[in-house]
Amino acid sequence: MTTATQPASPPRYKVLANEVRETIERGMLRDNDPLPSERELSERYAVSRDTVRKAVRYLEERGVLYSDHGRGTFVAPAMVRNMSRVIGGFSEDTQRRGGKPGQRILLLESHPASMSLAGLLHVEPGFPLVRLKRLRSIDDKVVGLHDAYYVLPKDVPLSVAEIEKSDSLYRLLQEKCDFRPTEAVENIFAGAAGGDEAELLGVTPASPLLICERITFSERREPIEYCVMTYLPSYRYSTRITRHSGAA
Amino acid sequence: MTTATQPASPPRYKVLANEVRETIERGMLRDNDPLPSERELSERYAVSRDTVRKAVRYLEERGVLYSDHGRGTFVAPAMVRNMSRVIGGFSEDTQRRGGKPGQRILLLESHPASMSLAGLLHVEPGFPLVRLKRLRSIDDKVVGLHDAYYVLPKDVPLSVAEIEKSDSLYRLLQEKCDFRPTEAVENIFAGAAGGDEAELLGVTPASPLLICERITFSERREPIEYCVMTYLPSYRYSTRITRHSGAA
DNA sequence: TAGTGGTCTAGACCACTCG
DNA sequence: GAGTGGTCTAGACCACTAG
Repeated sequence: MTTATQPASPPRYKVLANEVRETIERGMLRDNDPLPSERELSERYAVSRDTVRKAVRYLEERGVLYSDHGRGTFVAPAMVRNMSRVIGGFSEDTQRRGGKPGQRILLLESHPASMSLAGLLHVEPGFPLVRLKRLRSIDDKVVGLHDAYYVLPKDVPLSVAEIEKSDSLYRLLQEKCDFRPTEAVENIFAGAAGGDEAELLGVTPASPLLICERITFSERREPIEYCVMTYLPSYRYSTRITRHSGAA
Repeated sequence: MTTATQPASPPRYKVLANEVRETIERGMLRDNDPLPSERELSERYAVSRDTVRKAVRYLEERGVLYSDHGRGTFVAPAMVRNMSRVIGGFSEDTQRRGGKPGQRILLLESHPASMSLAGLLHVEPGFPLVRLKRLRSIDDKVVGLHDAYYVLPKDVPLSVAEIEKSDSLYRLLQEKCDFRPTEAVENIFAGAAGGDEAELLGVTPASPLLICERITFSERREPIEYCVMTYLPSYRYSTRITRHSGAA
């Protein structure tokens, strides 16, 4: 038993940011309303202007605020504000949209890495990946099929029961090993349902599907997951993109 | 004739950021290599540590670098680094991926806003939107269909010839009026080709398509474009997503 | 011209990682 | 414990916008 670190209080700029965010969510501030100036906020909250700026930046990154040089800082319109752009995992994502996520596990096995998977995931060919195939549903209606391969330490026992019980696979893996998805790249395209998929998803073969391939990286940018997600047309993938002004 | 402002030199942190980026692109620094420490960089470039930090942040947002608290700052792996996540417009985007973008204009007309378009674009029903329908190609192969509605000032004359000549519609509109797309939200899903689409795209009816709906916002977060983009399965939509640590 | 955000500095201390 | 990034401050000046 040594130091037993405390939860560590969040930095001031995050506290400030959350107060501002709550002010907006409470409806005190509407779309495109101006915030008080940075100097005024820094007085009101008794922090330096730089800390105010950090809070504003933090919320700008999340699409909650935007600022214009000589004009001021404003509340982003709700349509932009509510679009996150975060790795949520299917469960978190669905909940955030107000749906009830569901799953049926079709397969959980150890899968020796093929050449191509080995290349993608930076492991030796033959490395025992964990493969997990699941049918995903929203409000008890099947919407997609996930076929995922994980790079996990060898001594992590995973059982179907455990996964079924858990709210979120990501949360479960984070507890069991140090699995912390931090960044991911995705490739999205259309495809036609094959025989197997069609049957699992309850559609006729050759019907249109949204296919999303994802490689997920850990905090240290090691690839830790490769996943192919296949969705029915009823599934909506939402995202927000930004013009990063100039390369200049 | 008054002041005639100079181009204004970019801030130091951007200069520094670009030097770092070039160092990486030149291959001097490889995936996951550590950068010199912030303190060292600040000495080497004779700027304050805060300016170094701004440069690092700038590149982190763009997926070029990542930093870990007590460890250091590192070069993001190429797979992440090269994934932009920027509003490019089809032309810029295709060029960036090494393809030759092409277009065939199918329709250019004034289109009175319907109720739903009026709602989306914050104009009065009946407002004369500019509608532009184009077939898009990469390396002379048709890959998709864009159907877009623009909110433009009334006195902006647009001709088919002009658009065809221009590299990029966004660039053209920026010159003619003050059209500056800054942020956008997208909705992506699968669909089946209707008769018209199928014929235009050269596929059989009911074959699978990727459908992407987009609303684009100006710098002041006014909606300025609604666009439905329809792509063949050969088209890849790539993106990068991030785990914005905690809400905390 | 007054007020806003944007850049930059110099220095302090905290929190984390790793040998 | 030495070194790294993370937070915070107080103050200065620049660039831009708008009445």
